[in-house]
This record gives sequence, structure tokens and C-alpha cells, in this order.
Amino acid sequence: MEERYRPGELEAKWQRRWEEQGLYRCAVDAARPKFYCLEMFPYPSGKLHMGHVRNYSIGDAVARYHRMRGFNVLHPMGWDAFGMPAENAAIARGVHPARWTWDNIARMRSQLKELGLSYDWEREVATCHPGYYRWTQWLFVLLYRRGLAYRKRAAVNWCPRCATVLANEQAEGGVCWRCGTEVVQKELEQWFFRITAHAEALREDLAQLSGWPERVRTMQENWIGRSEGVELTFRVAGTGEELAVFTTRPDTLYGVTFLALAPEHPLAARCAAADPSLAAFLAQAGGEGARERSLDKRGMPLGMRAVHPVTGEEVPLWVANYVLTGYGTGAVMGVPAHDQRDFEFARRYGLAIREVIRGEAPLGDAAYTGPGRMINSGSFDGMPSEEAWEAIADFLERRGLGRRQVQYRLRDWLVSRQRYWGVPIPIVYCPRCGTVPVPEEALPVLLPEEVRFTGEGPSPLVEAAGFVQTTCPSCGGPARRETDTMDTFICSSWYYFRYVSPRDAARPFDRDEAAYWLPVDQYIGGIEHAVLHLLYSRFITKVLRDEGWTDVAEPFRNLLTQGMVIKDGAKMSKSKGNVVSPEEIVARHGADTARLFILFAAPPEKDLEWSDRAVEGAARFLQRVWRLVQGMKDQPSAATGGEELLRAAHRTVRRVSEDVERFSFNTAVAAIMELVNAAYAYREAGGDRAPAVDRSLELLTLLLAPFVPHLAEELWEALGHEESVHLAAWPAYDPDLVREATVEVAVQVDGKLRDRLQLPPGLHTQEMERRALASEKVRHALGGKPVRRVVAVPDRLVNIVTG
RNA sequence: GCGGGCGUGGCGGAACCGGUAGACGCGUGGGACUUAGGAUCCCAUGGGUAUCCCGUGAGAGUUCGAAUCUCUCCGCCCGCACCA
Repeated sequence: MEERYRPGELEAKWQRRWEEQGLYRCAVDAARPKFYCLEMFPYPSGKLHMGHVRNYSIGDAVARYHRMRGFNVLHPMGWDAFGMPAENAAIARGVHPARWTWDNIARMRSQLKELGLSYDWEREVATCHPGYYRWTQWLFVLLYRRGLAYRKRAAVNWCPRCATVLANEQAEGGVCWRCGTEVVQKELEQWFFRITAHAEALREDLAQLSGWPERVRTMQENWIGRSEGVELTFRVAGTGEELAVFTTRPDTLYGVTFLALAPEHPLAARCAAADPSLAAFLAQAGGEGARERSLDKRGMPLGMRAVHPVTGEEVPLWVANYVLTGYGTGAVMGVPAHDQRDFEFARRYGLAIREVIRGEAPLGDAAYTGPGRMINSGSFDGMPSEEAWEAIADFLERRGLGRRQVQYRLRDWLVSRQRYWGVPIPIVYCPRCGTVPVPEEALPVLLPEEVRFTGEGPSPLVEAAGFVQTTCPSCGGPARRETDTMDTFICSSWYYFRYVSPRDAARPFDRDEAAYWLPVDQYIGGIEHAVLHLLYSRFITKVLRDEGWTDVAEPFRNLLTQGMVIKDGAKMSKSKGNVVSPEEIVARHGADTARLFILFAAPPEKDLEWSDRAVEGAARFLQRVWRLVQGMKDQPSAATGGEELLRAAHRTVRRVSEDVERFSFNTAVAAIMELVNAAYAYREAGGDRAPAVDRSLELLTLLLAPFVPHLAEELWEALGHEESVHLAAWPAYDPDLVREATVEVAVQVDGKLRDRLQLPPGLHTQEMERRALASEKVRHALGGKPVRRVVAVPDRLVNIVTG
């Protein structure tokens, strides 16, 4: 017998063998059901953290379980390898981003391999590899040809710290998603993806995603932000110029006392030409970040008036910092009585407030936004406001003054970045032909390696003359390359397709392979991508579907969002100094212990509190399992005995199977611990080795396989098996063996527990009642009181209710 | 402010459909083995004025029966926050 469980040697041994045997390689097999198990690929920062370990331990348990269940499992891993940290390292330390990134990948790959995760490493992809980004460029050109990639000048989010623009999703709450710096608005010409073209489908298809957490679906729904309203036209008094506004409250039309324009509105700019103080206001308000703007509502009159389309009344035109450009028409009706923002603005500047919907009480010290009865609204007076909504919309449409419209909060995806370490946008500007996409056969547009990193001025690509100067793919004349690179979220928006045929040099991915493997059956990652990566991926999938590359409308059928790893009440982070390094834990206790602890300590979707003590407990448990199996396997075997233990093992098979199906790994592990305790109790009571005991130990080992793959493999071998435990079938339980000989039935008197009876299962309720009433303790508790009623739940309890 | 989630022993957490609250682990106490042990094994471990009573943030309600359902309140966490 092997003396002691030594995870270090044992884990290295099995990792080597698995790799030699190609145990986790997979290929299309139409005869077997497939299971695509995917965890969000990491950014190669160079160091694995506990969040990764958690993410990948969960994914590996899911993958291994399904493999044993007979599924053909695709379980790949790769690198989201473009992005700013590499470039910052180049600036700070003079290391080339490519070198830095590839070194980090090498380091993290070996850290991942030490965890013994069942990846098909032959499918590894890195988004910074030309063999990958060539197809990211192809994707860009595809979108361009479909009219979904376009360039426009617009007010965009600019992060001064990162020195680049950001998409809306990446500037939530007015701060940069990466560094937390407050973003400012800048007017720049940039590339966009027309994600809004799919706004309705992205919203509607959320309903199909029953395998996603409600929370994530709600976040996406809010982000897309569909609203129904009316776009109507006012005319500027005197000039007759048209001014469109969008409102979701046509029922408040008669309450308009002013119109408010965004600072970026063209009409405001024109007025400013003759008004320096207005110009100053616009310049200031326009540059404000979202956070500053939210501080208070400010504005200026434009000195013009607009004509109310229905009443003919003239109302003043204002510019207001709370009106957003880029949503609706950038101009709104000011209805102070029924919109809180307009109310505050009107109060501040002394504008009229006209009540047109009467709720329970007359207008008080705030806007009334609820329903009510129409007043001060001409022929609509007296109508319920919900009815008036439709009536006024109809009226405006009939008179040609407005049209019903659906608006989305979602904006187009700003995809260009003024950075070096990213995918070059495959576009050439030709003085004769204009904007020309690089043809597919000329891809990839390689990212030049010989560039200078100063950390100042524009992106190094701008100064790379050999890169910028090119010839036009269309006319052959001299032309200039686009020097912006792509948002790295484009790289990660299609990687799950690339895994199906990662080395295909002729196409982004093989359609047949994709038809077999997609969609991803289980996707696992952090909640932080609820509206970023997960929304972009859904969009790109729809584009590929429209282009005929796939039939799936949604890439991720089921989504599990795992919680954070916490220590001392805070997320593990360098700045907090509460980081526990996975490398250290693996070196001290082994990967199996680390994985077991992580799965056992908390349900996957909840935050996990790190505890060194509990890690030791996990290590102790594995030692205990080791001693149990190693200590029994060579004993002489009796002919019979251990039948109760085998029954317990079958019950454990049932529990673990059910728990794993619902991702309740912590209770699955607890059930296995109980089985081990039962085995110890059996041995303590003098039980010998016997066929039933051997089978129990086998079942135990099979149940452990998804969680602690190395130890399970070693024990499986010790139990005399030649083929890997990971190729074994997940055990089925025998229904006869899991049936209990007796069940414990609780007996209550007036809802209070008074006795517990051991009864044969399946007893009739009358018989249960009879036996409950016969109980000494029950009679004592009743104390002669009359029984009014008896409630009996088969195999569970009897409740005796007294008068 | 709006939307969502969560409050269970000293700690992490169980209790899946309204049916025996506290599985499993950590910690703690005790015992065994031992030259010794921080190794290992076993036992105990919600609280109390203990044949009984109280206990799932607080209070009410529904029910034979509530951690679980409903309402009010308190606390914590997350998301959104001028989208007209």
C-alpha cells in the first residue's frame, strides 16, 4: 500500500498520462449527443487568480460529468490576448506587447495545466495570433459589406487615462470600465457597428434564453431599453423651420410649456454663433461627462420660440444639459407638470407649469407622472390619460404632425480604438476610391512589430510609415491605411465559433463543425459581462446567422454566472492585499484540494469566502478518502457483508447526480463526505472487505472523478482498473437498493414535534395515524385532550390537532 | 430614486414542492492511540431557569403546519440612474 497521499507527484503523473493519451481531445461524432462546455477565456495578465480557478473548476466539473454521462464534450480554452495592459507594459518597461503577451500566455497555460482541467488543448486559440485575427478582420469586412460597419463623426466617450474612445457599454455610469476614470465627451470620427439594426431581435430573443439568469436578461433588456412613443414636429416661430421631438407621453401634449434641446443640437449651435455666452455654455455642457451632468439641470434660452402644433401657442426654446444627443431627436417637449426633470428645470428658470392630467389630487410640489383624467387639453378633456395617449397619437398621425415610433436606448457599438495592441481595422483610404475594405485574400493586415512606444501622442501605428502608406486595393494608387485598431470585444464576440475548427486557414470556421457543436450548451463566467461581451456575442451571432454561417440565433443556451472570490469581506485584489495565489495553494495542497474546496465552500453563483482552514479541511478529506481506499483494497475479502454500505453508496449516487444537474456542487461534495463517513463507520464497526464494499469504493471513486480528477484516477487504478476513470460511465443507482427499509416519521401535536417513529415506507395514512396515536409520548402530550383532526403526510409526518 | 437579490449556530453553508431547522465542513470541547503530537480515529457541539420552553433580521397574516407563501418595517449587497 502506498503510504501517503502525495498530490504533487500524483497529479503531475496523471497530467502527463492524460496528455500522452490525448484523453480530452474531441471530434465531431454524429452518433453521440454533443455537449459544448465553455468558460470565458481569460485575458493573459500573466498570473492566474482565484476567480479563474473557480470559473474553470466549475466548468471542468460540468465537462467531466457530461463526458461520463456519454456526451461528446467540446471543452476548449484560449486567450483574449489583445488589450491595453500589454501596451502599458511596453511603455513602462520597454517590453514589446507581443513578447509580453506570449510570455504571459506561456506562464498561464502552465498554471492552468497544473490544475488538471480537461481541455482539448489542441484547440487553443489566441486572439492576437494572425491566424485568428485574420478572421476578426474578415468579420469586420463582412459587417462593412452588410452595411453594419460605418464611420461617422459623433460625440463619443473618451477616456483620458486610456487615451482612447470607448463604447457606451464600456462607459457605464460615466466611467471607463477598465480603469474607472471619468470619461469626457469628444467629437470624433469613429467606426461603429450597427448593433441597433438588431435591437428588436436582441430584445425579443431574450425570451428564448430560459437557461440564463433572470438578472442578466433584465440587465440586457434595460440596456436595450425599448420604448414606444410619438415623434412629432414643432415649427420655429418666424422661420418655419421644423423641429422634431420624441415623446413617450403624447397624452401630455397640451402641457408643453417649452422645448429643450441637447447642447449638441445643430439649432443650438446656430444660435450660439451670434451669442458668445450661449457658445460658452454649449462648449462647457457638451464636454461634460455623464456624472457631472447629473449634478444639476442647467440651461439657457435660445431666444427663439416654437409653435405648438395643436394649440398654435408659442413656447420658448431652451438648450438644456439634461437633454441627450443621440437619443430620439436630441430635443424634447418640456412638460413640467408631468415630468420630474422638466419640473426641476422649470422651477429653476421660472418657466410655466401647466397641469393636464389630474390624478388623485391637484399637482403638488413634484411632477405627477401617473395616470389620471385629462384637463386643459381641448377636446380630450375628461378622457382617461391612457386613452388620451392613443387618441392624441391618432390625432397627430391623421393630421400629419407626427408618427408613432419605437426608440431604443441602445446605441451603435463604437469599435475603433486609438491603440496599438489590437486588430488593425482592415480599411484603406484612397484619394480616388474613398473608403475601401481590404479584400479577403489580402488578409490579414498584419500588425507591424517595429513601432515605438512613447506613451505620448497618438497611437504608434500612426507613426509607422511602412504600415500607413499602402496601395489602394481597388485602383492600385497610393493610399493610406486606417490606423485605429478594433475594440477587443470584437475578438471575443466570435471565439466560440473558432474553437470548432481552430486551425482552418481557409475560413473563419467550418460550417459543418459549427452546425454540430453550436450553440454552447453551458457557458460559465462572471456577471461583469452581462451587457458587454454577452450582448456583443449575441449580436455577432445574429450577423453570422444572417450571412448563412450558422443556424443558431443565440450562441449560449445556458449561462452560469459565478460569484466572486472574497477574502476578509472584500474581493481579492492586489490593492487590498488579500490575494491568495493559486500557485501557492496548488504547491502546498495540490490542485484537487484547491478545486474541492472551491466547489464545496459555496454554491457557484454566490460569492465565496476564502478560508485557509477550510482548505485544510478539504485536504484532510482527500487524505481520508485515500486511506480508506488504499487501506481496504488489499485486505482479504469476505463473501458477504457491507450491503448497507452499498445501499448508502447507491443513495449517494442518486444525490450527487441530482445535485450536479442543478450545479449544487457543494451539496454533492457533502453527500460524498457522508458516504466516506459511512464507510469509516462500517470499518470501525469491524466490517471487512467484501464485494459490496469493493463496489461501494468504486462508486465513491466514480463520484469523485468530476471534482478531484487526479485522486480519482489514482484510486481507480488502485482498485484494479486499467482504463481511465474519466472514460468510465457515470454510475446509475439501483432503485431497489436506494429504497429505505424504514422511514422516520415525525409526529406532531398541534404542530409541535412530540415523537419520531420508524415506520415501513408506503404506509397508509390511516395506519400512520393509528401508530402515531399509540405513541406513549403523543399520549402524554395530548394529556386527554380531544383530537379534533389528524393530518398525515405519507412517509413524512402526522400532525394531531386537538380541539 | 427605480429594479432585483439576500438576512438561518461562533464561521462557510444545508433544508429542491409549505411537512422532523441546522446536512456537510470549519472552529470548539472531550476521549482513544502515543515518548510526543498541531498526525489519525471516535464522541459531543443552536440557546435556555431542561420530562419542558425558545429559536431562521423585526412585526403581523394565511395554514393543521411557515426558513419557505403574503403584507409592513429594518439591515446588507448588486444592477440602473436624467434615454424624454
